[in-house]
Amino acid sequence: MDTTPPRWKRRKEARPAEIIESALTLFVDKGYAATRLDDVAKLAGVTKGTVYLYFDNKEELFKAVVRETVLPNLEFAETVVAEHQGSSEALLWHLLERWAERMTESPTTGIAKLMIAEAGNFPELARFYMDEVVLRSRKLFSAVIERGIQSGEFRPVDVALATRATTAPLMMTKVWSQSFALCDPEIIDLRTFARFHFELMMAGLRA
Amino acid sequence: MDTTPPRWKRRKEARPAEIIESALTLFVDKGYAATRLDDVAKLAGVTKGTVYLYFDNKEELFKAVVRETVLPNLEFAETVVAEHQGSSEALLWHLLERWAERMTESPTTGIAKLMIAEAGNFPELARFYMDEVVLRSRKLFSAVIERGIQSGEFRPVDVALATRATTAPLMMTKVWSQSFALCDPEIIDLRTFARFHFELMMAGLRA
Amino acid sequence: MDTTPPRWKRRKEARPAEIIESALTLFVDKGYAATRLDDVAKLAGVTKGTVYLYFDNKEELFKAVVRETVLPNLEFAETVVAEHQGSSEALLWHLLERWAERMTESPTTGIAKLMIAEAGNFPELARFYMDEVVLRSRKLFSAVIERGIQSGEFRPVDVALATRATTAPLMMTKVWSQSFALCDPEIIDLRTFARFHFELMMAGLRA
Amino acid sequence: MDTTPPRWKRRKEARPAEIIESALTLFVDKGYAATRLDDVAKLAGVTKGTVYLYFDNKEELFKAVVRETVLPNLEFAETVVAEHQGSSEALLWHLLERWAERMTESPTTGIAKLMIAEAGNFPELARFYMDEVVLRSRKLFSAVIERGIQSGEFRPVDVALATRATTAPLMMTKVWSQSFALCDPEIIDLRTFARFHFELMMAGLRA
DNA sequence: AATGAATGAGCCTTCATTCAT
DNA sequence: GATGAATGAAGGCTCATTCAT
Repeated sequence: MDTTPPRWKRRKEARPAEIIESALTLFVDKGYAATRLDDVAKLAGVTKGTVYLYFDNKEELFKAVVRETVLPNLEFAETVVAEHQGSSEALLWHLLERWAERMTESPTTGIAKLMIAEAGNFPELARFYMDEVVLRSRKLFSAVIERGIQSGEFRPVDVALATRATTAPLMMTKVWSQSFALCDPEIIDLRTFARFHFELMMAGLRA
Repeated sequence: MDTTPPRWKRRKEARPAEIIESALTLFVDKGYAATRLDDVAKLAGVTKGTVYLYFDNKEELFKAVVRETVLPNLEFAETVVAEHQGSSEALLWHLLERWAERMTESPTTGIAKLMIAEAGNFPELARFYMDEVVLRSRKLFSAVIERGIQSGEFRPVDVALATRATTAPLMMTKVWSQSFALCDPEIIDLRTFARFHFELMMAGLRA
Repeated sequence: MDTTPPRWKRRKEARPAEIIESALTLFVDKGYAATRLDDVAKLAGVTKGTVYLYFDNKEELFKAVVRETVLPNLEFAETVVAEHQGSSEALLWHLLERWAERMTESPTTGIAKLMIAEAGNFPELARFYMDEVVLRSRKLFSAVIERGIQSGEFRPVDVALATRATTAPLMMTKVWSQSFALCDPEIIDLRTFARFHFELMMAGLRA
Repeated sequence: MDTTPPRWKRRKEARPAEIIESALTLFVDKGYAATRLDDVAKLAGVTKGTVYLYFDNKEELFKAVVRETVLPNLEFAETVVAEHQGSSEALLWHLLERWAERMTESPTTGIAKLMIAEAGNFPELARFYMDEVVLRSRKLFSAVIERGIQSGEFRPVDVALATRATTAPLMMTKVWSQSFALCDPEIIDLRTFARFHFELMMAGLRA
């Protein structure tokens, strides 16, 4: 009986996703350039050649990582907004809380750090990210704030600025902790910080 | 007769600073790995060999860039705080306004983007940056907020969280615009945003 | 109801020949190294794995291409010589004309170009080609020339040299046009050239 | 006293020529694809990296080899024709003899074999070779034949065909012997063959 | 008999680093 | 102090070859 494990297994359907996940981890961790395809392959349990079966080259793999990883979260959030019943303040908090949770769970948010680092080197991808992720996210938050203003819940502030004021702190904190997790002695809990900033800000936002 | 002053004489002392400045620009622009020493040298008007006259290797140059570039700003801010007379709110705004101005003028703030991208690859440098820049900055803002609470100007909030809430939005906005300058259709003015967020937040912070 | 005949049944015996034909085309076109087995397979309407069912490796396929493709022509020519009645000059021209026609029709003659390029890399194959093709061809032409000399038709020239003088021009022209078809503005018709050179040469060869 | 030889020497002016010569040798010997830049470098006494100091990539090196190697011979021949006094037949033989000598001496003629093998893979280079070498050579021989016809020395034959008939045999024989030197038992002397074919052909060409 | 996913050795290419000048 | 030719290790990518299905 030959008990040596087969040198490889056919996994055609699962492979791309596995490779993308490995690549995501390493890209986020080490950056684009410092990530070797050899390591991506090893982490995915295959060899370098296999990566090239599914992706034309490193750059295409990078783009696939961004594209595939980033959209699902957003779609979910858009559903939440569409279906929401209740006050705009409650909705705003709901979105932020969900976001904070997501950030804590999945490596997906690492993409933001990646894009910050590599946008300059991949203009085309930057544009995709800007259009499909950033602008869509902003539109989401803007809509909620706009609604609050219309309904008289919020003061008539500049919506674009308020949108940034709402999202930037959470984003920065996540990106930051991703980078400095190992040497920041004052890690703060994401949800706690989100709530703290939300309340501070709402004091100025409420009509 | 060539009467132009012998440039190289003045240069002898200036060289390291010139190289650091070139390196800063390129590191911020393209990231650590994607920056070639050849290009750094070219931008500084010297050859690759000369870079090695002043810096042991690429990593040391990187560290020097971070070290040399980041401290002056901070020292200035510390002086401002020490010498300030007047309300804590005024001081807080003064710091933020100064910071926003600095960010707009000099490439220095690009360091933050750099460190976000490369902290994982240079733990030692990350620690240096954390200790010498981040924690000192936080201490600065924390002190002001603490003072406001002591004096009864501010409500007795969690100082650590309030510090982040004060600084993160500005930071994020700067980092972001540095990366996506070319494809973000909704660039916002840094100082305007700083003021907007400051006022929003102060509504919740004032006693 | 699918009434198309089951193609694979007829194919079983035809496969190797189909693969060899595809390989011939690509080897001649791109050279040995630049030809990918993937492309050979695709052109033959099979997959890479199938190629390995019939040929041990790329080198063996190459050898098979040379071996299988080159001999039939020669055998035919040998029959012609053996059965010829009439003058040596007529026979010589008959051979050349036949050859020129063959060259124009079939890709087979591309083998010569291939062997010129790869003889150095495949010494064993070069020897096979030399023995089974080149020397046999030379012997064929030499015999005719020899006969012409014996019969008093031709002057008593050096047979070896005369053989080369007879065959080289046609060969060169074919090889050349195969390589430079796309950029030679002065393509000449093979048969016309063969006739032209034959007549020129015969003037010197006739007794 | 350190007697270890220096790891390398500055040879900026000589390097490109040395590398081209090595590349020529190996390209002619093994073909384009089968030649490793490592081997080219080794043969030139440098390392792989050095090759890239002078040539952008393998393809550019290849083009340089062809360009640099091929022209000098031709220029010399053009001078010969321009300055010739005497019969066209003598000039024709002079050219052929010179050419045969050249072929025997220098590896340069290997270029022809190379171009035959790789023309299909480098269309741009093929065009260069066609324009700068082939057509110029043909023009050279054509001019001589034309002159002979004008002067009544030669019969009024088709010049294009006569040009090929004059040059093809020598070319073929050289290319052939370059490829099959090791296994051809009947190597013929180039000059002897040139003379033989020339006389045969002249019998048909003379008026 | 045929497939095609997976492998892994090999080569081209880049670039941080060295060192004779 | 400065140069830039040369190095060599590292990594992206290709493709002949294998083998479970």
